[in-house]
Amino acid sequence: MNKEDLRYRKSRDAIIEAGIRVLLSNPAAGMAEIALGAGVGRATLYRHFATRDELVRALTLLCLEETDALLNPLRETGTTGLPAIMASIDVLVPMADRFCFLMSLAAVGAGDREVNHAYQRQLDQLAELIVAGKEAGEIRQDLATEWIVASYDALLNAAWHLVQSGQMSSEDATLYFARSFLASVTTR
Amino acid sequence: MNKEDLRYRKSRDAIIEAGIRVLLSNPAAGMAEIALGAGVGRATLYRHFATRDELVRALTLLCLEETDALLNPLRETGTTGLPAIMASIDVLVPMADRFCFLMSLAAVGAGDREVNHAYQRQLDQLAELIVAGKEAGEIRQDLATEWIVASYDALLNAAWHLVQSGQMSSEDATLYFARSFLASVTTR
DNA sequence: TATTTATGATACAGAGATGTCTCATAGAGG
DNA sequence: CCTCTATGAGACATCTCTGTATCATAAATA
Repeated sequence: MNKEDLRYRKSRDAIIEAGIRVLLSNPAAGMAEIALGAGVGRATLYRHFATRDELVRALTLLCLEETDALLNPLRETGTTGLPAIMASIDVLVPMADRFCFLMSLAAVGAGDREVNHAYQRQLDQLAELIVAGKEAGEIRQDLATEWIVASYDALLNAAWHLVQSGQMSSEDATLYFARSFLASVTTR
Repeated sequence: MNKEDLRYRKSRDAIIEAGIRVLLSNPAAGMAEIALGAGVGRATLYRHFATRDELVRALTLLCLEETDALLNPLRETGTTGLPAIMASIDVLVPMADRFCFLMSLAAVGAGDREVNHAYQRQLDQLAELIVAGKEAGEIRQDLATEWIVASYDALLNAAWHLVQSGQMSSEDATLYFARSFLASVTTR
């Protein structure tokens, strides 16, 4: 299993893409269903990921890394508070499937300690932005920070599902998400 | 199996309560896990519900009925638009587990045609209130009705999960939900 | 109290999923 | 063009879950 081999990379990419897609639409999907979705043989799936748990774990870590990779540059600009949160919306919606994959696992309580910890760190960073926004007077203080974090997640999830089911364009979903989130947390 | 028998009703109640609770925390739970949660034998579970699908279907219909039973009196008061929606929040949060059970099934796309249709009817009724609120000038018109419906569901779901995980009291969750939803849809 | 019956425990067969293994082949790399 | 190897197909044992059936018992009803 040479990681440089074109065939290897092609299979692996297909498995990862299909893994997230299939498991999001049916969290109880088996290895056969995932392999079918990826267009590879079941044996090949097992060659890349020895067990189902290992596959789910790898997908989860990948989603975490991709989310980090998009949010870190944003943080390095020095923006904080509400503007940073609004910017993160535009960044996250196009890759909301990655974020929702993490959420759906967190809901079931799956994911081992390490994964949950890393996911929690993402939420904590959002919480920091909210606290900064409150201190700057951009964000109303009569909403608990935990609630704002939870509602941000929930709305991102809702936006992605609307797009996924074909009920709404990605642009519209982003717009509505930004509008209603902004209105709900802004100091009036 | 006499439906008047005290033992029968006791088992059935325990199964229904545990079914919703267990399946919400683990949608892939088996009959054994549900029976354990209900404190009844697995055989008894099968005597009440011949198959797992039948159990899920019965639980779903029950949740639909209970939600209807709480919302219909509200509708009969003649309230409509935003006030009706805000009133529904207070009514739904205490029984959010029922509503979230429906949502979690809809997400997976489970539920047969009849159930999905009945669930959709609930969403349509919410949409009607939103349209009325828009016409009355209470609700901003630059948010698509579908988005408002989806965000209402998402926030109710988020509120319930916060309460369920012990991170927040039911009263606080209701308050925050009402506050941020109101702010996000109100005409400014 | 006597009778009826819903229940719990248990065994069982069948279906499906997991994970292992082998072998022929197509296709990438040299 | 030749070699190497990742792949696909399929057989296989194992495990879990489902759904059925039986039987002794406890508890509700009459």
